[in-house]
Amino acid sequence: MSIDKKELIMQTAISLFSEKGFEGTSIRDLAQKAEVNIAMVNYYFGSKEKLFEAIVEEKVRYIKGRIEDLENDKNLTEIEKIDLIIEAYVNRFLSYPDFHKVMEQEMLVSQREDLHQKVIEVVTQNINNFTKIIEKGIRKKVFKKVDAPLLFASIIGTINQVLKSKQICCVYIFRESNKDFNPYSNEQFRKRLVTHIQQMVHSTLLQ
Amino acid sequence: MSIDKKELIMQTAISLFSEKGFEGTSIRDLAQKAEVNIAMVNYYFGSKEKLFEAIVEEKVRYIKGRIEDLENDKNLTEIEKIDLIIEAYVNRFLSYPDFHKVMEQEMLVSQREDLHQKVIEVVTQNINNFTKIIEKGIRKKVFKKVDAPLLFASIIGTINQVLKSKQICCVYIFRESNKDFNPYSNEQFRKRLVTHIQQMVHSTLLQ
DNA sequence: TTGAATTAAACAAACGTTTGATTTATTTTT
DNA sequence: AAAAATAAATCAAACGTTTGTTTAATTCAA
Repeated sequence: MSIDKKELIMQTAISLFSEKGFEGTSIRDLAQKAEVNIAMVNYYFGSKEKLFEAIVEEKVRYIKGRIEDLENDKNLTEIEKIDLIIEAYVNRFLSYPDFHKVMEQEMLVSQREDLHQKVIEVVTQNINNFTKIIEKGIRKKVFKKVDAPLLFASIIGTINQVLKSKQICCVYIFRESNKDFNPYSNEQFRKRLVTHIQQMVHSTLLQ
Repeated sequence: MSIDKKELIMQTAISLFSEKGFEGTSIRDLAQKAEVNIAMVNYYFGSKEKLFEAIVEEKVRYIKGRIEDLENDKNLTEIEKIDLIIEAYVNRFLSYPDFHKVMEQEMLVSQREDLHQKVIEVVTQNINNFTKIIEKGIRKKVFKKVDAPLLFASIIGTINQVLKSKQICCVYIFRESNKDFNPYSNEQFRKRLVTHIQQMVHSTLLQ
């Protein structure tokens, strides 16, 4: 029963942190929503801050390898790799929107120094891996000379922009706010987002 | 002496909120950094939350009219308008990075319902104003058929991405972390960011 | 002399955390 | 296989701090 409860606390924490922020979520809120005793968070994680670290560390590792795998795939052209990276990021971000909002907050607010460095390390690797692919395409003269790191910023930035809040996302979809629609689990929107980014990146990269 | 002190509190609050978040900043922190008495925040603003509202409301109004002015300018072509909008946003965001981090947090965390709605209202207007210009260009057949709201998300998203933290921004510039460099006040980087976004948008929009 | 500005001190409420007792589960011994 | 012993999980209650806010006295300026 213990491992399930530990995972339950983490999932509930992701939900609450993404909604109210880390400092804005009290352990009492968390315990109540997860239906566990207040003492359980400290029992399993040691402290509220270590719970936060556990959440980030567990998930950060998952994303790390994705682009590297694609980069090393010899059977794909550069533009195919880029298209797959875009789709992978959109799918990942839309599948775990709450978690990514928590990560966004961690990047925005640098209260926890060690954790912040760990996140920056991963971001750095992702930027550099993406840049390598682009620059290979430029050397092969299949890509135009572009600002590769900033193009990566545009891709991730676009996704983050719609991930900010469901309501804001609805404005991008319907051009007006909507409280009752969940855009993140909508397949039509997912495709639209992927298509937009891919077309934009194609226009920017290809002759 | 009073108006200066009120402004001093607001400026100090923007600095601290952007660094530690709203919930992560205590009135004692704020009072100490601004070198005022703890009671002054409540004396001038009524409460910590109303101070936050005052910050957002004051600045939100400023941004509002900018795009509308450009939209109504008859002497500019559509692509010229878009270029000016991009430059205006970059200049504004890089000039007040702390304030925009505070706004980012407000969008990410929806703790203060009224304020959140106000921010969403402004965002909605900006998206729709931008979209109008694009769709006019599409009707005139000077622009390709693009996803206008999502293109706006890409523009703002790119800027937000480098605005997340100075350290992360340095990774986009130097491809490695750097704690001692302030990218936001660097003219070279500002130009590079404007150029990248403009070129990307040109490629996406123009035949 | 009046009203605004400023202060130190105190307020109750909420916070993260710890305690020590109690229940539940697992292992060891008979 | 039953009983005893040990370990893990859960709990209500309390801990000491910190929080945002208020008070009532004092200083300052008009």
